Amino acid sequence: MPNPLHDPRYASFRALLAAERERVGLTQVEVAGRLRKPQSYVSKYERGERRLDVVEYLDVARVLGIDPLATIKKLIDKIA
Amino acid sequence: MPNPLHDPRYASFRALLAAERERVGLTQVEVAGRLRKPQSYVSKYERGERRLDVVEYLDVARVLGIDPLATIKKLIDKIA
DNA sequence: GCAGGTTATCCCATATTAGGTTATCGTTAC
DNA sequence: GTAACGATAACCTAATATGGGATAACCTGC
Repeated sequence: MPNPLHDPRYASFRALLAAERERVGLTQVEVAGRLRKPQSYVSKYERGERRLDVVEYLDVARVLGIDPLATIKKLIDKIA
Repeated sequence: MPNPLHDPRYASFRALLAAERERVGLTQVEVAGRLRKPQSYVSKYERGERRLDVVEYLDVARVLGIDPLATIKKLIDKIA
């Protein structure tokens, strides 16, 4: 049990990333492939076992094909 | 020597955070105080010895009084 | 209930982080 | 030029997090 697994802001962020991935219809394996990382990487950041720094987040947003700014705005609104 | 200390995107991000802090006229000690962290925390993320995850970044932006979205946009533009 | 596809867990060596302490740097005053 | 300070960097090490291949657990449809 690593990080702020419980901090609601992290929970919101994770839920948002997982939801966006599903919304665009990609599997963890596909996202991982685009990121050149193992599937466990995606699983981990979606479940809070690993955190994403800002640059990593931009990479994830890019391979998901989502707007990184709009998505952070969603997060801000959620946790506001 | 930790992280992607050399990846230009991380370098840009660090430079941006340090520049914004100086622009708003705060010292590392002051920022650290607002974050309830030691001064070395601020020094570390500004020099790439430690990374900021997305939630931590939002905290930093908040205590700096800067717009988190606009700042990430600046980063995106810089590294585009 | 089996096959396939998808996601979660394991494992644990390696890497990063925390944070108090101390050193270094820069500037100003005397 | 040097003492005094404020500011930032560097140090140290126990505690924590990460990497990633392998495997287990979950679905869902048939």
